[in-house]
Amino acid sequence: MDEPTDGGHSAAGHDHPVDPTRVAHARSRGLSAEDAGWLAGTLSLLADPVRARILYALDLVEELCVGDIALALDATVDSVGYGLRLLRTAGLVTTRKQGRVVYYRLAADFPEPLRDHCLRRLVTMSRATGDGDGHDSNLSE
Amino acid sequence: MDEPTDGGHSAAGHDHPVDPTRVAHARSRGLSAEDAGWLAGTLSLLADPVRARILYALDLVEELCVGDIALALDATVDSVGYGLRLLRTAGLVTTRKQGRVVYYRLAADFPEPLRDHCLRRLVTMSRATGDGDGHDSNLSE
DNA sequence: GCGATACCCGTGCGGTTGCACGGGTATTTT
DNA sequence: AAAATACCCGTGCAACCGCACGGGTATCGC
Repeated sequence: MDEPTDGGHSAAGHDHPVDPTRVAHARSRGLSAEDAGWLAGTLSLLADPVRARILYALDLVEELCVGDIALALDATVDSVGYGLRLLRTAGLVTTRKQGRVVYYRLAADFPEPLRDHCLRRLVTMSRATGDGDGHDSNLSE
Repeated sequence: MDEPTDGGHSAAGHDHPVDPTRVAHARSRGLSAEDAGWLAGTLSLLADPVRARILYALDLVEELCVGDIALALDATVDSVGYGLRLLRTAGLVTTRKQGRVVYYRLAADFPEPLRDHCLRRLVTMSRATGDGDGHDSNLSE
């Protein structure tokens, strides 16, 4: 580890920008590393079958408790509980404890574009046409 | 480990649906496991700093070659090449080979809600207000 | 008060993913 | 034609993540 130049193949070897105009444009208006990190972290929370179904279910009905979610999703309580743990930590869902039952609902400051378009529209689209990675578009019984 | 009943903590122990109406509703209109899988797989491609920046840059300018992307992102050619490999496999980007240079651009059938709202709006939001998971909203250059 | 229920939390394991490095191929330049 | 460039592809390593299991705590029924 005595190579002060770079860890591996850096951007070197490309001192000939093929299209300097576009590079400069993308460089100035492109999103920064930290913004990309935040975006990636946020989307990672939706990029999971269990969590996506949880959020979608909570979008349909106002609130649900852990056991009922597991029942509605045919998933284990552990799995749902773990998923909710992450969503809760991220602040995407809020809890309302009544007795020994903990009710979950989407957070009030849940990103609207996420809720409206990323979740609903993409699901609608995936149901309408089975494009993308080549999955078979099975009929929804 | 020969418990034929279940692998672990299944949904058992919760034969008392607290809110049967909502459970049934979420069960019927909820998204299936395969739809959730497709959605998760698609979002996973955006849930990465490098890939998100690549797609965002390609959304700004029409097309770019690999070296120029690495230049605009201050990333290694390897990293960008690897990211493009996944996006290309998923069919989110298309290539146009001219000589020894390979130009990338967003696929024509790139999901519109993804492009318009998931990418742009979320970025705008993250820049405007640093809410959500409690990340510090540092000044953006 | 005591047991049972419903949920939370910490931990270990298996699977997956991202990343860096190697070599290889096609095209352009001299 | 030979060398150099720009990119692709396959592989190994390391880190991360999700999941299952254990135990623990607070609340409700008897």
